[in-house]
Amino acid sequence: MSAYPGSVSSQHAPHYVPRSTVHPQRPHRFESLDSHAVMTRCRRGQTICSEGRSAENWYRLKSGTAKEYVDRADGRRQIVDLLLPGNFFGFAAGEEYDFAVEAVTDNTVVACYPRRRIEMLAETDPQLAGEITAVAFEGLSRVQAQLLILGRVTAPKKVGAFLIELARRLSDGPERVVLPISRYDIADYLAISVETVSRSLTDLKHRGAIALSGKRCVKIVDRDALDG
Amino acid sequence: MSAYPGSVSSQHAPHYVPRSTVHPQRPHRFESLDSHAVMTRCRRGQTICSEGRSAENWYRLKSGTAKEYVDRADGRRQIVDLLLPGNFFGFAAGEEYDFAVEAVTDNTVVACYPRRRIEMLAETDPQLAGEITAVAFEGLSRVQAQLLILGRVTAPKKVGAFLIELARRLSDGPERVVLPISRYDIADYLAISVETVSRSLTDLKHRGAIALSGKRCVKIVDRDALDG
DNA sequence: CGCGGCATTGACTCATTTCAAAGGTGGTGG
DNA sequence: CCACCACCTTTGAAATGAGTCAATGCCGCG
Repeated sequence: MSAYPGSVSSQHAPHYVPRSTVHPQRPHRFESLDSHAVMTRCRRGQTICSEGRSAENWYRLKSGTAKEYVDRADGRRQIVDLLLPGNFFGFAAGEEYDFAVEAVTDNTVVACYPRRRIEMLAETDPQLAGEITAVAFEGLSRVQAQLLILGRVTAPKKVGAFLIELARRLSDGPERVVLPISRYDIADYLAISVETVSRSLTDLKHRGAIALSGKRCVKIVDRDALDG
Repeated sequence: MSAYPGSVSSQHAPHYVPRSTVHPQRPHRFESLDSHAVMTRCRRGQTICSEGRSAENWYRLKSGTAKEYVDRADGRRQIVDLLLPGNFFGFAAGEEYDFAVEAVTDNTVVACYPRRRIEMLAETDPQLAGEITAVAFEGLSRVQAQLLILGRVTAPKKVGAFLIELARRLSDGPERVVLPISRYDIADYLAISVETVSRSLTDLKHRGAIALSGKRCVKIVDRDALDG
């Protein structure tokens, strides 16, 4: 169980073309602040923010995919949040980021909101203040959901719960999931080894719980068999 | 791996006497709202709020210990947050609580803040709004910390990381931890079986990483051996 | 066409779950 | 006051699951 050696760097990887944005045009929280936001387009593997750096921005993912993670002393990597279009991130309880965030796909676009300025605006804009709180609650929900997935007993159940959660968050339809991340990233998200992720997927396939179309497309056939 | 049959109910259990409150008199966020708060004293096992119920309150633990959890279909219980004095809880992204919260010790006192009223006050009190956000970030940090603990490979390392996290959150001093919860609750927190929790503790003791005084008092002898 | 990243599969080892049993502790009721 | 009972903790043995090491094949990009 370890972060794939090359998952840190970026070059020469087959570029996974992301699905169309999940909520491309839908109005969102902070929309009124888009004039204050700096848009950044990232390439696969590019760092958006680093652990220990001064937490100067809040972020919103506009398109693509990103992962929030820590690298452990033993070389393993733990993903603590998977970021899809519409998700906010970059919250820190203290003055520094506790985690790093990295783009997973090319053409990952993030809106960067200068924290100080937003906080100042919130001082006179109660509605904005409420939206900040709501966004923090959303982040809390995502991590709690991940915690429940990690809490499952066997690896196939973890992978199954992960697929169900993805189906919920994505808009591919309730029975179709296009995996936004590699097996290696799934392993780092679920805190299991890559081999176990792979074996779990083939196991679920053989048991008729899912069907695979290529490497990235999963059809949920028997939902109960996934989280049972 | 399962919630102890009796951990759901409450009666007839040896009453664990909690340590003195962690931050008994220190000023805290929401302090200005204590006039709006309803104080409730709970007995061990008493439910503070239930999953699916309308999320009408935010809470702050004043003394004692509480656990936030979900019961799974297979009978296992996953604790998603361990609540110590000073901690806020009861946040929900939607209109209903996603989790249940239950007192772990007798004489657990919680301050209940009516959510609607607080939100209304926050509309005209930007500082309060900021404190709500800060409290949400604290909750996020706690769950992320738990996620990192669950992400460890072996059970002894999970238990070790749990002890270190407890030592950080408690004020027993950096080398002394008085366990606020039973082995069963630790198991439900770490998503491992009770037997494995017990074995991990004796393992850590034999390896000289910790020393045990009674069942509940742990002295951290070799910190590096715990999270190595 | 070859390289780097990605995915799958096999064999082996070791950790954890599960099932079983025993001892300890503190309330509560007889 | 004592005995019972529910809860808590620990230990053992067997079975299962996951990690590790190793090898192979795939695919896109340069």
